[in-house]
Amino acid sequence: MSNIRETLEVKISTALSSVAELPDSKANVIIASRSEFGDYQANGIMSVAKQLKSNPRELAQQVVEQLGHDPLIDHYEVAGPGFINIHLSNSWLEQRSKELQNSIQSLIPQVAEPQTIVVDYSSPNLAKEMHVGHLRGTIIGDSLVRVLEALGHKVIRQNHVGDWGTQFGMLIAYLQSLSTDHDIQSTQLADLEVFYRAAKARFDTDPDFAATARACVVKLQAGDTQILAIWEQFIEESLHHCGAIYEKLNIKIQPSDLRAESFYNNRLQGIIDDLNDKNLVTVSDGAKCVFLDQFKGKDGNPLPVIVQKSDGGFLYATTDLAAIQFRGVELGAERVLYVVDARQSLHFQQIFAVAHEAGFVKETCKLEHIAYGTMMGKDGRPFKTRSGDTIKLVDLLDEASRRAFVLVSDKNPDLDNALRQKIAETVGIGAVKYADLSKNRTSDYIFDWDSMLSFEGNTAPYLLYAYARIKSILRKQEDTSVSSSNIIITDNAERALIIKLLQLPEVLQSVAKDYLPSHLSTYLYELAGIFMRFYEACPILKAEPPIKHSRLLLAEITANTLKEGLHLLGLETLEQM
RNA sequence: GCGCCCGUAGCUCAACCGGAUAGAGCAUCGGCCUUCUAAGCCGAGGGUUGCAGGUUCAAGUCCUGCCGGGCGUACCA
Repeated sequence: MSNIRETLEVKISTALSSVAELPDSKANVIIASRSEFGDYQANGIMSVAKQLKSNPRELAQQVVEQLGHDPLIDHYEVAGPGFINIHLSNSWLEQRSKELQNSIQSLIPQVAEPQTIVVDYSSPNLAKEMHVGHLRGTIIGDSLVRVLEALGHKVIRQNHVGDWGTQFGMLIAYLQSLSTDHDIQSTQLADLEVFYRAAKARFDTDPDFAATARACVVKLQAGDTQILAIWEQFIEESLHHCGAIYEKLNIKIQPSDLRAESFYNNRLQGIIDDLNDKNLVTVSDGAKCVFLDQFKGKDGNPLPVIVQKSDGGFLYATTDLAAIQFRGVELGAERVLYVVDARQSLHFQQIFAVAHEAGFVKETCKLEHIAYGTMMGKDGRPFKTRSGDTIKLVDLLDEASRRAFVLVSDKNPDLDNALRQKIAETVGIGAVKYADLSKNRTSDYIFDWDSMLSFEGNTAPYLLYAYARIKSILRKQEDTSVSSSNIIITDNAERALIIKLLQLPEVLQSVAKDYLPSHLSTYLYELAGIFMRFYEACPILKAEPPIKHSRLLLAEITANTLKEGLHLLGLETLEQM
């Protein structure tokens, strides 16, 4: 029994179905909306009463009688127009929470049927350095992966980096034009953003260079060994940049998770052939297209999914189709999640539809676009530098650590420099990640240094502080007999804390169901708040045993839960701040 | 034009898929440190949930129509 809400839902639904003589009646149990309504409430009685044309309060009363005694429940209450308010039993809470003393693993529910889930996230374009546009997908994707894995799914990460296409011709030609010396080339690539801009400028102003660049693309696609070698060098350098970012961000994606666009090159023609065989291809204006009825363009004209350009070139839709097939067939995906910017939603609707139409994956394989909004500056416009350039991710992360260092030094100047630096890094990076994860991913998100690095409100610093504070208390306890003691509820603050702790499973299931890490961050923020209230109301070290021991256990379980929750979001904790 | 997303306190965001009096934080104002980290806690003010209808015992949530915003919409990704 790991999920209280679900347990109650089953119990009360069964009783309701039996009393109402309507199978599959739903009790619709949720956490009580106000504390005076108990711990949980059942909302489903009224709609069933409506169907039965009976009095909802009387029906609720009958359901309560049918439920009888239960160790989990202290008492039920019929309230309002026909709610059942549910009050959990203190002794059950005490017993259940004691089971968490050695490990909180039982708060992480395991799925009954583990699935193979492919998650496509981060996926930067290697032509440029990672910029702020890659931040959300990388962070959100990483957290979802952690949660899905924790629940027992087999998760396969796929970093679908862009390593192919016309701009690489330009970059290769530019690199070649500078020097053929390998070391000098490496130096030139140290700042990819600058390099890209210089190449682009030359491309736009120098016709001869532009011609060379186009020739490079052709040679690259034809497999010219010399050009390929330069391309590989470029990719290697660019991946090195990405790796540095992932390390700073503490992202779990590995080099082995890389499956670059070029990986699919030799499968693209096969995709076209397959579509052809299934009579899905129409040639329109020289381009090979798939037209599906559900997609209409301007003036109601059919909207194509172009899979091969009129010049014979393939597009990202073709690559994505090849990737879907690979994931479904060779990786055995039962679900494929694309953690990608919301602006690409039409693209994904189209290729998902084409993939299913063409039978590239089984009918049962679920393809889902986990869309997220655009990152905005404080002015509500897309987040850019003052001069209008995109902001490099590495610069943003360095600034986060720098700002955090100033704050940490201000709050705790006595700590030695190296320790402050370490704290600043964890706080700074944590702040950037948490600010994003704590908001609903679907809406646009306003990036604001001051609010994310604030130590007040729903922020990483607040949560990390709460954790460090608990650890500080635990370090001060010398009594070793704690583990054998019981948890005893003597105050409402203790009770509220226990209930909150036991609600972690419900939250994790909700994160996995809706792909919303923000549900977890909200939970952690509330947990920290409830702990702080407990901390204010209930002295721990100054209490006498066995209450002292009980409170120490609660503090320890809370710390472990915060740590685990933050870990699932991708945040590291600090023992000291 | 059509499609998708969005509109909640001055600002940033919630609201567990239709439930009881719409909640937090910031900012503003007022309390609490000889007491486990005050990076904290407690309290106050602040709302016609863009507008108008509809469905329902019950609507921020579902349906319709407006208004306002963002994004997308045939050979970029």
